Amino acid sequence: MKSRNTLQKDLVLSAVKMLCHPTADEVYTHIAAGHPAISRGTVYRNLNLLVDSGKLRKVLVPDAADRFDVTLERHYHIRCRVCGTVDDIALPYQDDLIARIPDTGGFLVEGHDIMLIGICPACCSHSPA
Amino acid sequence: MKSRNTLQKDLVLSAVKMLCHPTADEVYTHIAAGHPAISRGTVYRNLNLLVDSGKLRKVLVPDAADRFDVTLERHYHIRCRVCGTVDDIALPYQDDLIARIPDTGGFLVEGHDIMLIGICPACCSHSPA
DNA sequence: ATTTATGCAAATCATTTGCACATAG
DNA sequence: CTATGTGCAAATGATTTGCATAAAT
Repeated sequence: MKSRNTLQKDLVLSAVKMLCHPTADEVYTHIAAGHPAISRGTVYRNLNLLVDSGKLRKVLVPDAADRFDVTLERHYHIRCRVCGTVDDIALPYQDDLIARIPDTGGFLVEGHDIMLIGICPACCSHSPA
Repeated sequence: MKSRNTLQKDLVLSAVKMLCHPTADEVYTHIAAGHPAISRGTVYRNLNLLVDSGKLRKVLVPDAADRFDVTLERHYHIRCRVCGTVDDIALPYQDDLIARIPDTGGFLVEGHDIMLIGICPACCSHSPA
């Protein structure tokens, strides 16, 4: 099952690059503005293909739509609890986190993810504390 | 809007206590075995009411059904990537995590969650490495 | 008696999938 | 040519919600 180069795949990849952590629907809306014939199914399929081929990363957001990230190095994200925006956060990768677990309860621990929560700059200024 | 004591609410709370990090559907199935008339809607509503009143915690599992936890203290979870089970993990709470962020990018950082991933004891023994 | 809760079914939201047609290789 | 990709619509899975009825206070 070799992958082909299609216009739609290019559009999806460049939309993610342009939009910064967009949801699949945001990617779809962005592309559909210029290519009204594209379908949501194609956007979802290409997003998954690009993740599988290592050109994108999927950011799993609890209780919200998944987002997509062009940054491939391992890093963490922060989510604005007001508007839902997701952004990269400069927390250094916690290499020793698993070593800090005194008792894994029989689990084989393989990895971790950290999701920070807060308020983004835009929402901070809208409603100053 | 004061909350009432109902049989269904009691059943939901004790099911979560008994099942350890169940999904809403697991709670429903467990209760329905003894009370076939209960509805999923009621289970969901009571789970949310119990979370709002501080008697349960909701564990947001990325790309999977939410789970419910009777442990109220802040702590982290680990998810088995084979069977999907979620359990508490003894990683000490990382109080200084936010302080380790050199640049928040303008975000007001309020909190964090860590989700560990691995293989649970049962799945470890089913397919030994 | 009044107001919240229940059961049911329909609705919602994000995502996936089956299928006939289009197209990249 | 021939397998992979596309558009469309229907299907899926988790969760919520509108509504008439039931039950707690």
